Amino acid sequence: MQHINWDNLRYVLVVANKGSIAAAARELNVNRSTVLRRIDTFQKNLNCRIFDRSDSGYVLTPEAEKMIDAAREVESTLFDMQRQIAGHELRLEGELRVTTTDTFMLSLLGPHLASFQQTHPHIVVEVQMTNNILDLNRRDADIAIRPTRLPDAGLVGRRLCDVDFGIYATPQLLQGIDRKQIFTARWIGFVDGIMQTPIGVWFSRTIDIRNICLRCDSFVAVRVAAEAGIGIALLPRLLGDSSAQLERLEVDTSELSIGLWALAHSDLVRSARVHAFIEHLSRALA
Amino acid sequence: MQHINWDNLRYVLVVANKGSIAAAARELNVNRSTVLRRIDTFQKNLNCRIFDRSDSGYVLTPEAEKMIDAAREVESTLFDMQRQIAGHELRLEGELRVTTTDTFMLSLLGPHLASFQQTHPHIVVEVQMTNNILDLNRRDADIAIRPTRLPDAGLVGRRLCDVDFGIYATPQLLQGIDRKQIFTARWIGFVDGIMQTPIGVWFSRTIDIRNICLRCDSFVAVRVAAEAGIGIALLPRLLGDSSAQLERLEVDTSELSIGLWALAHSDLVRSARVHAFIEHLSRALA
DNA sequence: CTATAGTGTTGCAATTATGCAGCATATTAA
DNA sequence: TTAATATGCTGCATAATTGCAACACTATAG
Repeated sequence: MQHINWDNLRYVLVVANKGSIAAAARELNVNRSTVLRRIDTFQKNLNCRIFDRSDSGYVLTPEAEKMIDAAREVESTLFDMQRQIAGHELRLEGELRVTTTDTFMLSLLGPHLASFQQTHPHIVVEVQMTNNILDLNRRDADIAIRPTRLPDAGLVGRRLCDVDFGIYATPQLLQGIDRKQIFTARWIGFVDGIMQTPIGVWFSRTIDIRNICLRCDSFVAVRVAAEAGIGIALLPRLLGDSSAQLERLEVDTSELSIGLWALAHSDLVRSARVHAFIEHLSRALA
Repeated sequence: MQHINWDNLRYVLVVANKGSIAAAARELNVNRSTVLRRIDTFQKNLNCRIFDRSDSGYVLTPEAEKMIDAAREVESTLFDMQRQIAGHELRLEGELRVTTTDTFMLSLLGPHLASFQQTHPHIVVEVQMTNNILDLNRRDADIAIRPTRLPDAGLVGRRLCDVDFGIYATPQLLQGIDRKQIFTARWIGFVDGIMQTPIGVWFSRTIDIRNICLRCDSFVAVRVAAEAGIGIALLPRLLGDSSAQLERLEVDTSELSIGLWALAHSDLVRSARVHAFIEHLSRALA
C-alpha cells in the first residue's frame, strides 16, 4: 500500500473551502493545473472520488464530508503547532504580522510604528489594514489592534486607550440645518456588516433609515464623504477631530465608547517580537 | 508568511520515530538525501531546530516534543480517515492485506486462500506472514488471522475455529525416555517474546528452564527442530498432527486451547473485500 | 591494528512537478 | 444576440525534486 501525500490533503481542503480549482489556486499561490493534478493524484492514491463537478464548481461528494472534517482537524492541529513554535521565538528579529483597521492605521498608529521600527530595526512589521476580522487562531496575523469590549477566548490582550465617538459635519452643511433637527437631516451610514455592532444598533435606533444617503464599510470612507459635504457622520474622535473641514456637534455618544486593544493568541505572547510590540504600543499610548 | 508543507511533517515524524535519517529513508522508501533535505527545508520554513545530532543518531530537541505529539495526532487522524474511505469500498476488487503467523499460513490457510482467489479473482490478497503483531489501527494490514482470547477494543472479529495444542517428539527420541519423566527430558522452548503469553506461562511452570536446549520464535521453527530430534516440543495440533516424523504424547494441554479469530478494524468490516474474506474463511472453517 | 558496516552530507544527472499558454466551455453583462 | 470574463483541462518548456554515487566520519568485530 502506498502512502498518501499529506500535503495533497491541504490542497483538497482549500478546494473544498473555495469551491473551485481556480479559487484554490489563487489562495495557494500556484497554478490552476497544479491544484488540478494534485487533486487527481490524491483521488487516485485513495481510489475514491472527492468532488462532483456541478454548475457552481467543485462540490464535495457526501462521503467526502468526513474526510474534510479530518483535514480541518489536521489543519487546526498544525496551526496550534506553528503558534507554539512561534511562541518560543526569543530573538527580536524576523517578521511580525499586525492587522488593524484603516481607522487606527490612519489616525493613530503611524508614529508608533515608526518609533517601534527605530527601536527594533530587525523586526519587519507587516501591516494588514483591513476591516475584515482576521483570525488569530489561523495565524492570519500575529497581533490585532482592534476595538473590542471583551477579548475572545484564547486571546490575551492589553487595553491601549479609549475610543470615543463624535458627530461631525461640514459647516456649510450645518448652515441649512436646525441644530435640534439634525437627526432628521441627511446622514452617512454603514453597510450591513457594521449594522450588527453597537455602532449599528445606535444608528438604527437614532437615525431614520430614510435619512441615510450613503453607506460605507469604513470610517475613513465615511470621513471622506463627510468632508465632501454629503451628510452628517458618526466618526471616532481620532478621525473626526483631526479633520480641518469637519465640525463636531454636541451630541452625547459616550455609550459608544469602547476600548482599543492589542490582541494576540495566548501561545504567542511569550514570543519576544509579539511581547515587544504590545509593550511598545502600550507605553506609547499610556 | 509561507505555508509549511504538510508532507514534510510526515518525514519529521518518521525520523523522530526511527532515530536516524537512514532508517527513516528505508521506512519511507526514498533516498537518505531526500529525507535530509526535507527535514532541512521544514526547519528553515518554521525557523526552528527540531533535531540534535547525538552519537545515537538524530534525537528530538526538548521543544520539539510537542510538535511530534501534533504530528502523531495528524497521523492518527489520517489513519482514521483512510480506514473510513476504505470501509466504503463496495467493489470486490483491489488489494486486501492479510496478516497471519507462519503457523496458520502453513497448516491451515493455503487451500482457503486458493478457493477465495477462485471465487474473487479480482481481489489481490497480499499475505504478510509474520510473528509480529501488526497494528490494524495503523492500517499495517486490513485483516489479521491470529489466536486471541478477546479481540482488542476497536476491532471486530469472527471466531474461526479452535486451536488445540499437543506435545510431540520423534519416536527415536522417545525410545530413550521414560514416559513418566518426559518433563525432565530435553525440550524445545521459546524466545522471550512468547514467554509472556499463556503458552510461555505454561512452559515456565511445567518445564525446568535447564531442560530447554533450543529456543525458537516460531512454532514452525519448533516443528523443524522437533523433527530433527532435538527435543520434545509443544505445538499446535494443526502443525504437529500433520508431521509424519512426529508422535503425539498423551498430555493434557486443554488449558492452552484458544480461538483462532479473523480480526478487522470496525471501520473496515463494511468494506466488501474485507467482509467477503472473513465470510469465506468463516464458512470454510465452520 | 584492519576490515566492515553503519552514519550524514554533497555534486551531478535523471526524474518529476510546475508554470505557461492555449483551448473549449460556461457564466454574466451589455 | 454579442462580448467579456471565468472555469476546467492539456501539451510543452522550464524549474524543482529526487536518486545515485562518492566522500568523510564513527562504531564495532576480528
